[in-house]
Amino acid sequence: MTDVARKAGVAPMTVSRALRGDGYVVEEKKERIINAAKELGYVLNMSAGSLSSNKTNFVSVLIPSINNSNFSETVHGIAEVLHSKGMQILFGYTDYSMENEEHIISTMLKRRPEGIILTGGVHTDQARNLLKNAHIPVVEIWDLPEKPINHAVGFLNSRTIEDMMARLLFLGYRNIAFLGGDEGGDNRGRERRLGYERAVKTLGLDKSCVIPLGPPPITMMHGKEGIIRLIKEWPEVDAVVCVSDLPAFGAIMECQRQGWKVPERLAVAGFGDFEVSSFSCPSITTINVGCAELGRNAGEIMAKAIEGIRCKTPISPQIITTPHTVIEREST
Amino acid sequence: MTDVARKAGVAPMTVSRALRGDGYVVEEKKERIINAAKELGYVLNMSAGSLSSNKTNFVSVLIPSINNSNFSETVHGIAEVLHSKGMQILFGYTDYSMENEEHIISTMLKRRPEGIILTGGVHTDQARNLLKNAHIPVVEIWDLPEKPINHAVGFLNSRTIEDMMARLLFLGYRNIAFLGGDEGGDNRGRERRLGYERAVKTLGLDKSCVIPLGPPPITMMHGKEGIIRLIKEWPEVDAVVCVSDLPAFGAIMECQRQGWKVPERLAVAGFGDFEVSSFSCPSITTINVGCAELGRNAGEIMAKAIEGIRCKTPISPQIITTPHTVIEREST
DNA sequence: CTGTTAGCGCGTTCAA
DNA sequence: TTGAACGCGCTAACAG
Repeated sequence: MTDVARKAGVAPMTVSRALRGDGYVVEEKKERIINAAKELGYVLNMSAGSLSSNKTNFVSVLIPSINNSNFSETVHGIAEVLHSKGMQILFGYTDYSMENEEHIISTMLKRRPEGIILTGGVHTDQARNLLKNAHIPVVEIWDLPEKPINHAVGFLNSRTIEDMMARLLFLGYRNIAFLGGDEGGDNRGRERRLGYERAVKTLGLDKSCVIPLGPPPITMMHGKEGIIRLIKEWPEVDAVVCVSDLPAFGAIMECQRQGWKVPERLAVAGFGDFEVSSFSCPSITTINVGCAELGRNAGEIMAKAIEGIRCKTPISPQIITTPHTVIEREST
Repeated sequence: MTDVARKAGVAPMTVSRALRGDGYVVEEKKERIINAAKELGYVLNMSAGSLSSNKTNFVSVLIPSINNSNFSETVHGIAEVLHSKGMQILFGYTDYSMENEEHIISTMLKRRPEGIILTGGVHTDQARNLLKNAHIPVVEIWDLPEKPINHAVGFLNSRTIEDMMARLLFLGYRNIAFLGGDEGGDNRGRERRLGYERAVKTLGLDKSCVIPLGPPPITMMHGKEGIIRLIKEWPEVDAVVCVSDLPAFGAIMECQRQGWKVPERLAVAGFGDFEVSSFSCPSITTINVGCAELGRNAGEIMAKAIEGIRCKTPISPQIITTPHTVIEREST
């Protein structure tokens, strides 16, 4: 920076102001400084800047998996908002494990994010501790937690499945099964399964049947295997709700191979409104949870919360419930 | 850190060594220090650490899109290796745009990554400049560039399609079209299209037909629309190679709706070996490019290159060509 | 194995 | 609108 300053004939402090675009610098000097920097190949050092200003200008976002279009749409929404406010995002992928999450949080915090966005409302005790001590805004997204750490934007997974079940009942199905939703670390899956079980009771169905598919990520393969087990275990089944569109697709394709007509022999519904669901033949009935909008909401809250902290006027905890829609297609 | 040191009855420097796990600290003191840190909720500040040590311990990885299983598998491979060496990764998504890439690079460099991995071999001049001046290892992945900036791991997109074409010819197809591959910023698509056009000549086919699908990302929707245009433009077509599995799937599903049997009326091949291709009914003939292995290779090179720089024994540029395989399935 | 000293490259703060 | 002084929190380097 000193070199640039010398070359432009100003003090280093003026270079700092010009290059960050804050504070007042006469336009003509600014230009000279920017040119000098370019010629020297000078690039600001944010480690030093952050240390001095106590601002890192980035937010951590933790999602279970990089390869899931629901999460990636959410991330798009978050990024859209935060980038527009000049913030950067540092991603972490937890692989659906709370232990990984804890580890990633502790690693992230060393870089002093100004906020952190988590997927899901269940975390290890140590993770909660770390977050508390960090004194930065936390936004939990997707699953609305019982007791949010701070802010939250999401929906009730159980409710989405209950709505789907009601729809299937209305369409005339009576023997409805559920594919997916394990005991283990799969909180979203468990919630959806819970919704299924509640709906079976509420709607007064005679029988229920859950085919667990193991820990996430649940793939097309799981749907293929699951549907075979299902038909064997409960031949009278006339509809099945899957924990996501991926196993729903896998199940439907396997049905085609087996000659089980969808939806005549068996109706199949998914969750998430993935691209494959609208193009699949038959197209797949599913639940859209407005991922992008959810992400934008989370981004807005985070931006405001950070602004609040910087100005020493912290905002109060925000809890937003986002809407979901059952989308009826050919598979039911 | 001073507080932790006081609490543990040591000097701050010893706390630093204990918490980073480098250098020698007597086990008993180390434990005391770690406990003290935990009790005080102390977390290392890497901004300060990086400033002092001139090591940031992270690598930037730029990919076109978060939501593409090919790229995400590659990223998995990279992460596997780099995490095992204790490095972190900072992702950037370019949205298939060189201008975005340039901007992201310049933002990233302010945080002083110790290396940078780019997808594709074509960049803006300014981007190349920035990278040169940064004096850090650069690994270009996926497309093998004509003139690599530094290291490269990838394959020739054109070659993969040529191999697919040869396979289709062997299977008896003669009127083979290509779906996708635009003029614009889509370098990978253009290369694949080039491979198609070369193969048409080399293999002595009578006619060629390219249906461009616009700029990436190319989705299932593009395949659906493209196949309709194709059949209209060239009714005699008996096979079509798609720029990726996504449009291939979209095309096949549309064929089912239209009553065009795949592969009897029309054979369809894709690229990338996405999950949907093996579960689709019919399953889709495609090209597997070993994304995860490619990523691991890139990670290994990066790790060695960084090690080299730290030890002042820089390694020489590495260029690795990774293998690809044509996977024949039901759609041809 | 541990401690001391010095300084990494900026931005805050205040004065001009 | 610009500049000077200072210190952010840590680690390299060296001494013991």
